Parts: sequence; structure tokens; C-alpha cells
Amino acid sequence: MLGLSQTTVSRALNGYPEVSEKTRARVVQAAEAHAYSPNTRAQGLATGHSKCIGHVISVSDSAEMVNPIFGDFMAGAGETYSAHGYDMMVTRVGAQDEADTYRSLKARGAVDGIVVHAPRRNDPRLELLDKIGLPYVVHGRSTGIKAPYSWLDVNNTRAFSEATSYLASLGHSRIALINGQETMDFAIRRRSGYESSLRFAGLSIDTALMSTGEMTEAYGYTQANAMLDLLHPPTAFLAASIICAAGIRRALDERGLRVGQDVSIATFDDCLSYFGNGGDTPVFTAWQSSVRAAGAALAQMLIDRIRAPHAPHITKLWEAEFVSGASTGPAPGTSKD
Amino acid sequence: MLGLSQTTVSRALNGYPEVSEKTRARVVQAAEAHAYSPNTRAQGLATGHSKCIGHVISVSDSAEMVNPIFGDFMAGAGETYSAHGYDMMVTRVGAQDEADTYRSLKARGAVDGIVVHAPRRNDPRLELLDKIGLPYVVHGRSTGIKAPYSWLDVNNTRAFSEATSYLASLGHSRIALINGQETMDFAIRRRSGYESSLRFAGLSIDTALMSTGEMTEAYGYTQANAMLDLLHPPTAFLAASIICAAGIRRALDERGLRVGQDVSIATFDDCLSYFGNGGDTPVFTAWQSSVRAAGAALAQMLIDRIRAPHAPHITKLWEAEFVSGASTGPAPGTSKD
DNA sequence: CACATTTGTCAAAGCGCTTTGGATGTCGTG
DNA sequence: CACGACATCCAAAGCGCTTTGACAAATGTG
Repeated sequence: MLGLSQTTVSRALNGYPEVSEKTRARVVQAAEAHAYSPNTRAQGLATGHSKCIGHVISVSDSAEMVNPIFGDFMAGAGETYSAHGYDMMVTRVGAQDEADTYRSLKARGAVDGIVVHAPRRNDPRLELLDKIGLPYVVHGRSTGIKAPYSWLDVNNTRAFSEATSYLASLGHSRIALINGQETMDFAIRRRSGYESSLRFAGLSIDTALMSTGEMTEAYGYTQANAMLDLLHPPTAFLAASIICAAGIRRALDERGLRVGQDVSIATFDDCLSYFGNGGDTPVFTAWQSSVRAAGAALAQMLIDRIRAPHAPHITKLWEAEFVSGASTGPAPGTSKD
Repeated sequence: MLGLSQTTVSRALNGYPEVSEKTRARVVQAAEAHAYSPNTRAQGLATGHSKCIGHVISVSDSAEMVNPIFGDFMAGAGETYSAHGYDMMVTRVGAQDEADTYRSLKARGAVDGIVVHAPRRNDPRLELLDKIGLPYVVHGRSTGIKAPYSWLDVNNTRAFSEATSYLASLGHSRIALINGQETMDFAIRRRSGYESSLRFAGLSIDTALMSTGEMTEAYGYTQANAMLDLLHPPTAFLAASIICAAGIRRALDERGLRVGQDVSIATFDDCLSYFGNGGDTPVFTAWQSSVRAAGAALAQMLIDRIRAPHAPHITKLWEAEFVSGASTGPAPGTSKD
């Protein structure tokens, strides 16, 4: 020590005004010299805050699938957290003991708040979190929940409605939807956007052209193949993620169908860092929204919420940005006037 | 309370023998009824252990790239952690303040141990962690480090050597290597396996056929295109990841080259859950090793290490498994005898 | 110069647990 | 019946911090 009391040191480091600048400087310097950082747990015990945010990722038991957007989302969120001195805790959980996990996170005081991922319709987690008093923000929305909550979502309905209209305007009348799992709220929204635009364009809604499943490359491939084998195959695909789209593209390539000419592909794009859709002419015509940016923004919303738990809820609806790529073109047989 | 002292409750819950089974049952039941879990921080303070493992992911400042294997690795590790009552903390960090992050993690007592990702050659992190006394295990290896340490790695040298020999045996003499960033130890090993097999097969080593970079789809596409424009283009590609391979495939498709006939692709495959290479005939001929299994195994190694910090170091060298897919075939012009 | 303020510092309590060192009660044995 | 040996349980200390309430020193005021 340097002849000061614990109190003074604590105050000096935490920026309280009751300490002279001269002493503060001494303390700070000594702390750096000895690589001292206050023990997180002790600090947490004393203050009641853990300065830690929880992310619960449910690994669906069925497919053992890890959401590919996870890494990028975390990278975005992590930036915000570290800027505010928060740590980030990840808990993996199977679907059945979800509730227990949240309860335990709260009871153990492990986190100050959590981010709810992949909300379902009427997601019971929101009510649970409200009940146990754990602050949260939702990545997406949960239709059916009446109580207000904080969320950030992409306007999925509009993006898929626009995409469908876009394809229809190119003359496509058989437009397939390769959707994500329709237990997820966003997937339901995407489908409804798709269907409403089909109706608006006077096109029939054919369940044979709609599929739902986990957004893997193989899924895109399999579904595309199955649909291309139909009597009246689609001339355009609308994919829920760029990874699915890659699978669809593989199916087309394999059959010798030219992407953007014989068959079109449009997709939603989360701007994953390892699967960019950039370049002068993007590979895919896409509606894109950075999941990384969403992570950063949600982290900020949650931190604000933890600071002011009774502030009104904040909601953000981001619009996906349209990029025209090489994967779409007029429907075959359409006259180019 | 139920008329018992704190001591007894603590002992009952933590399975100490000095408490009668009857009382223990009462305590456990009451704890469950009231959803009581001991406060993690207080427990940590008292015991000196945080029951938390750190994962530091460096987001390379240049490309803001998130390693696509991250999610699957975490899913695997998370399984092991939760089975042992450990939490998992993720810290995102830019390359420059790496050392500070590790130091702070230790000083703050935030974690009991950490997993070192993406080791480089002579990685300074290992020495640092030894110095500050934070237990760790390494996913991969760091050539040049003389002190022993615990690691789990895939035999990258052999996998790429085998892959190169395999392609050579199919008659390919211009084999391109689309490698990961050669600041990473594993990428260096892969290259050396590739080069040694080229030499062994009597093939020339052409730097025009070797590239290094971040393993994105776009990178695979760009590099493949560049190489196919060469005067003497490659007839086979060896890719560092299935995501790169997808990019290479796209370049081939776009040029009307048939994969596995006109040009072959072999790749390393981390068995990512969203980019499976399964099916009756796998898409790609690949050398595969599950990164998820690696996560689970490393987590176990680290937990063991934390329990017995002075036990001899454990090292595991996994062999990648060969799967024959549709993406490779005899070099064009080779007689099929 | 005496008094009221303000400034800078400190001792001690408390956060929720684990753990040490008893204390109490029960039982078996000579 | 007395004594030691167990089996159960408990009170209190301590983990490393923050924070409350006091106090001493420095400053301002009439």
C-alpha cells in the first residue's frame, strides 16, 4: 500500500469526487504499476451488479444446429460491452431446461441482463424474465406478447414482401420460399410478407413452393432440388439466408441451370463476415441488414436498460437494404422490352 | 430459513458428509422450492474460484473477420462446461491489447482458466499466461514454444500432405493451395504438408498457385478466378475450409467448368453445423475433423488442468478423416485405365 | 481570532457465501 | 455410570471490495 486507506483507493479508482486529484493520480499510477484490477467478484458482491451480460444460445436438440449468425452478433455486441466495461457470458442450453437456465442466471446473480435470441411466437421467455426481474432486450420480436418490451428487429415482413414483388415484377410467377424454421417469429413474418405480395401480384400461393427448416447450405440444396423436380418448378427462389442461397445455387449449377437467367435467386443477407455478398456486382440480389450492427445496437440498448430499468421500452425496426446482384433476372420466356 | 444455520445449509448443498441425509433432503427440497441458487460471486469470493472459463476472440482489426468456426466450437465447449457447472465468458479483443485482456482477466479473478484460440507461431500469449499463472489449453499448436503446454490439434500437416498426394495420384500436376492466413500456425503446417507432398510427387512448387488469406467465401472465389486466369491454370484446388471451397466452386461454376471433372476441389472440413458436407456422396472430397468435438475435448482438458494445475501437460493430435466426395476426379487428359 | 464550512481521509459495516474450530447431543463400552 | 468417540450442528471469521458515517485538517467568514 501507499499509506492510504482502502476507502480512498476505492474512491480514487472509481472516480468519486471526495478525493484530491493528487492522491487520485498517485493511486492510479500505483495500480497500473502493479497491474491491479479490482476483483470482479468482490466488486460485484459489494455493489450488487455483476457487470456481465448473458447470452443464452439454445442448441436445438434435434439438429444440434448452431446459428451461423452467432459469431458475428457476438462480435458486434462484444464491442459495445467492452467499451462499457461489461463482460459477456454465454450459456448453451437445450430447449427443455431453458426456463431453469434463466432462473439460475438470475438467482446466482451471474448477469445483470440478457439478450433473448431467436424469439418464437408468444415466447414464454419474455414473461418469465419479467417475472423474475431480469432486464432483457430481444433480438427480433415475439408476436402475441402484449406486455411492452425492448426489441430490435429487421422489418422482415417488408423485406420479403419487397423481394417477392421484385421477383414478380421480373415476370416470375412460380416463386419459391426457402424459409427458416417457422417456429421462429421472424420466419413467420417473412412468410406473411411473401404471401401478401403473391396475393397482391395475383399469383397463387402454392405450398409445394414453400419450405421451412434450419438454414443450412444442405437444406437450401435439398429443397431446391425437390422443388425443381416438380411438374411446375419455380423459376425464382427466395431464400432466408445467404447460406441457404448458396445451397440453392449449388443445386442450380449442378443441373446446368444458369443463375439469374434460367432461375433467379433472391435472399436475405445478414452480412456475415465470412460470407460476404459484396463486390461490384453482388453475387446475390439481396435484402441485407448487418447482424453485427444489430448486436452492437442491442448491447447498447440493454446497457441503457440496466442503468434505467424503469425507462420506457425502446424498439427499433430496421429496414433491410436492397442490393441488386447477379442472381436475378427476368423470368425465362418473358420478353425484354 | 428452516431453523438451520448457514453452515449446515452450505454443507448440505455442497455434499459434505457432516450433515445427516435427512437434513440434507430438507435443505435441498427447500432450495428447489424457493428456486435458490447460491450467489456465484459470493461463492467465488469465498472459494477463490470463479467457476468460469474465458474465451478470448481476437477480431482482426484489419478485416473485422469473425472466425466461422467460433459458434460450433463454443457449442461443443459449452456442453462440457455446463456438465461441470462452469460458466463461459467471451471477451472480444483487438489484436493490440491482447496482453492486457489476459492480464485483466487474471487480476480481476474473472476466470479460472482460458482457451487460447488461433495460436500463431511463437505465440507470445502462452508465455504470458504461464507468467501470470492462468491455466490454459490451446486449440492448435504454437511452433517455437519450448515450454510444455496442453494442446489439442488436428494433424494438419498430414491432412494436407495426404490431400496433395491424393490429388497428385489422380494425375493432377498443377495443384493450387488456397490457404488460411499464414500468421496462424495451422496454416503454416498445412502449407508444409502440401509442399512436401508436391516434392515427393516430383511436382514443382509454384508460388503462383499458393495463396493465403482470411477464409471467406469471397476469398476462395477471388483466388480461384485469379489462378484460373493464369497461363497454366491449376486443375485441382486444395482449400483450407469448406467455406473457401464453396467460393472456389462458385468460380468454377461461373466459368462453366465442371467440378470433379474439369477441375477438382479437395478441402479441409471443420464439420460446421450449418455447412454440412454429408449425404451419400459428400459434395466435397474432404479431410474432416469436428471443431465442435474439439471444443468439447478442450473444455474437458482445461477443467482437468484447473483441478490439477501441476499434472503433466496433455496433448492430443487428432487425425482428420478422409471422405471421398464428388468434387475430385482424374486430371483432364489422364487416361482412365 | 473564533466559529462554521468545506475538503480529504479513514474505520468499520456489510455484500452472501465457505470454512475453521468448537459446542452439543447420542451412543457404545468397560 | 462415567468416559471417550461419533454424529450433527453452529457461531464467527474471512474472501476483497463499496459505502456509510465520523473525523481531522484546511479554508472561509464576520
